[in-house]
Order: sequence, then C-alpha cells, then structure tokens
Amino acid sequence: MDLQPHPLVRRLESYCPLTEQERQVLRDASREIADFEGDRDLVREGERPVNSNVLLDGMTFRYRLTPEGKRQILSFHVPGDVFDAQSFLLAEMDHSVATLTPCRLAVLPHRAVRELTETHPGIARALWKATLVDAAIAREWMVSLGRRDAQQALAHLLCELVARLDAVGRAPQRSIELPLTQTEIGDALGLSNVHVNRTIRELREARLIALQGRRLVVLDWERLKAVAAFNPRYLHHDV
Amino acid sequence: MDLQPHPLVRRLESYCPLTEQERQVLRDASREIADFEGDRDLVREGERPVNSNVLLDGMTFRYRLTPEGKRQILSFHVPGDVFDAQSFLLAEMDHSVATLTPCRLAVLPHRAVRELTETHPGIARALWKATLVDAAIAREWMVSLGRRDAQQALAHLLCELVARLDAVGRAPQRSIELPLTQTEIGDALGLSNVHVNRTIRELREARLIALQGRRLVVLDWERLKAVAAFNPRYLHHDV
DNA sequence: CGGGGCGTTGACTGAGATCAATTATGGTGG
DNA sequence: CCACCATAATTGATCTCAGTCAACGCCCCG
Repeated sequence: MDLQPHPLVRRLESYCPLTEQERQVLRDASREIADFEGDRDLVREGERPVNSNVLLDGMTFRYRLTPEGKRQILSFHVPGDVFDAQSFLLAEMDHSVATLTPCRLAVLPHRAVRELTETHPGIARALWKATLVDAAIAREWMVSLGRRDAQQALAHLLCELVARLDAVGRAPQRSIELPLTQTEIGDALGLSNVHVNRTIRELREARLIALQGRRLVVLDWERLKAVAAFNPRYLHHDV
Repeated sequence: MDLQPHPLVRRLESYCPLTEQERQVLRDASREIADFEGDRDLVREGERPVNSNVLLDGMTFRYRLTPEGKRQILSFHVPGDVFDAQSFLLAEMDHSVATLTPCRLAVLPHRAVRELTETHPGIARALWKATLVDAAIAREWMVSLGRRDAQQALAHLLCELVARLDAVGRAPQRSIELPLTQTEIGDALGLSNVHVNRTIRELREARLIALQGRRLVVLDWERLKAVAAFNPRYLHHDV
C-alpha cells in the first residue's frame, strides 16, 4: 500500500480492480515525466502524437477553433485524467490540447500502451472506461450548451469542477483553485466574456459562491446544485 | 468474403483489422436480433442494461431531459453503430436512447462482450475505437452548440449525416432518408422548432438542399460544406 | 371527414452579443 | 518599495439572433 499511490494507478483502480502485477507495469510504463509552463499548446489539431499523457499536476483543456476565430473549449482536465488516450487509437488529432497552468505530465508512449493493453485486459478495460467517462462528461456539457441558460450552465460547470477535484482530494471545504479567465469560461459555455462576468456577479450576489482571483469557494453547495440541477451520476465516480 | 458482411464485423474491421477467428466469434456473439417500432425508448436514464446493441437497420438517438422538460439530443445513430457500448463498462445509464424509425438491432450481452474483449485484444481495441469516434462526434456537436450560428450548425449536421450514411452505403447521390422532425433537429442543435424551420428555408432558398418529407437531397455539396466549415476529419473514416 | 401531429408564417420579446470605456490586478524592472 | 505595463475584470449602452406565442394549413390515418 503506497501512501501516495501513482495517480494513474489510483485513477484506473477506481474504475476496475487491478492486480499487483498490473499496478507495477503501469508504474513502469509511465516513469517518464515532463513539465510544461502554463498557457501553452501540448498538441495541435491535425498532428499525430506518439504519446498519450496522464496529468499529474496542473490543469489542461481541449479546444477547437472555428474559421471565424471563435474558440470552443471541449473539456477541462484535472490531475489523474488521461486526457488524450484517444490519440493511441485515433491517429490524427481532431482538436488541440493546451495547459491552463504549469503542468506535470506522465508520458505513456503509444507503443507501451499497446503492449500494456494487449497483455493485460484489465488495464485495457480501465483505460477504455476512462475514455467513456470522458465522453459522458462531454455529453453533459452538450446539455449546458444547448438547453441551459447562462446561470444554470455556469453553476453546472462549477459543480462539476468541484466534484471532480474533490474526487482527487483537491476541493477541501468545497473550495478549489480555478485558474480560468472569464473568457475561457465563456469559451467553454458558449458565452461571451461580458456575459460570464454578469452571470458570476449574479451567483455572487445570491451568495452561492465567492470567486476572487483563482480561488473559488462554494458558499451554498445545496443551492448551487439546485440552480444547476447538478446530478453527478454522469461522472460515474461511485462504482 | 461475404457479399453482405455482418454490419458489426464490417464496422469494427474498418477500425482495426480482425482475424477470421475474431470475425467468427463476433458473428456468433451477435446472433440475437431484436426489432422495435419507431419513436420508442430503448433504454432510459438511470437503468442498468445487461446488453449492448448494434444498430442493423433504422435510426436511433440519445437524449437527456432537463427538469424544465427541455430535451437535448446528444447523438444520432446509423446502421453499423454500436450506440451503447458504454453500458458494458458504465453500469448506470446517464442518458436515454430511443428509436426514430422502426429499428433492427443485434443484441450483444455484456457477458459476451466481456468474454470477447478478454480473449481477443483486437476486438477490444476495435470496440474501444468505436466509442472514441463516438466521443469525437460529440465534441464536434459541442462546437455547433457553442460557436456556430443556426445556419452553420444545421448545415454541419446535414453534412455529418450524409457523410456517415455514405460510409455505410446509404447516401446515393448525396441523398438520404432523414426521419427527423424539425423539433428533433432543434433539440439536437439547441434551437426552437420555429427557428429550424426558418433556417431550413434559408438553405432551401440558397439552393443548397432539397428537403421534403423524410428525404434530404444535397443540391450543392461543396457550398453546403463551405457554409458548415465541414471537415470530416473528426469522423475518422479513412484509416 | 375529422383530428392530431407536423410544417409554415407573422408579430413581438428577450437573453445574450457586441462595442466601448474604465478599473483592478499581478508580474517586472529599476 | 514603487512605477509601469499587460492582462483581466467590470460596467453601461445598444443591437441582434433566436425564442415565444399564436394562428393557420397540410397531410396522413383511422
């Protein structure tokens, strides 16, 4: 029993039980660590990466740009997330990935992933499941983009980030680091930065949240969840 | 060489080469066929299905309902799609699935999927890849919902459906069966049925499409793609 | 032939975008 | 420690795309 288990092992184990041998080969395969500064592309649309990555520390996001220069943010990633497992099977990137903050990654060469998954069906299943949860999160965002108003959508995003960070021990007292500009929040929710500002003010004035600088404190979790109609089922946290 | 290969085998083979043995066990595992009428729920949010399904004929869609009774359609499915592989690994449904038209399904009991994927890493990889393409399609829809206007979003949806149906031989002359009401199109794109009606008229008057009843004919594929800024990369059709 | 679902159109409304300043804030160099 | 700069947050005024409401027509099916 590690006191601080490998984040990848911890995450995959939360999806499927692993044998001690599987844990060990996972640790071996992800020994290579890489550090990146904040606000920097890690992969770009159209590229063909040769590694997948596990986020160990920091925050990243996926995005697409339209020809008119608009940006849609497709997901945010927190420590423990395997944010580009898909590049192992889908050769060409259909979106870009960038850091929000300085980040530490564990590098998983596709070659190693192939070997791991062919030899250990349990690892394959756990990685597959990780990508399915990722897809479930994307579907939930579609509901925000299509059918929730600005206040509901913002509340929902905040609930989700608190829940996901809490699952990796980074939301003490429902307070989290939120290294997002209002423009980035807008690009995630399909809103303008101006409207995000006004919507944050609404939530603040309703005493649901406190948000200053990069720190979010949820003041009234129950009411925030109610505004968002937040049901964490889609995060598939409890097995 | 089958003249009319099993749709599941054909689909998975387009993702990863399979051995003759793998093809055979896939055929064996999906012998059970089920038929359903149109406009009927196949699975509901919160349920724990014991089968996955391959769509053989007809069209289905995923959706979520908000507490206010609004509906967001999350995806459409065409023959060959494994539209709920996720239920194999994520016990509880986070959305519902319904038929648009009368449908024929091949039933894949989770038990069989587990055995297949544990014994045949190639099948596991192909099924995994199918769910990754599904996620890529969801991400592309997020761009429509968040950052495309009604005309761009509608054109993009039509391009996607034509491209996906064409890949399974069901879009001769860029003409397809489109068994969607304008309300359903709106629920997919985050628009009202009224606005969908007006947007269809725009595309019709611009002589980009002809749409009567359930038949869509693309009159000017190049211009329709241009309006949508449609780049089929995200469908990952060519290997 | 009558009714319900769907498509179509018009009139009005509204949530959120855009434009344009102005005011924090945080990092930097002196 | 402080002036300086760029970036981000905030606010007000105006505009617009798309929603809502309401009516009517069409068509299929019983």
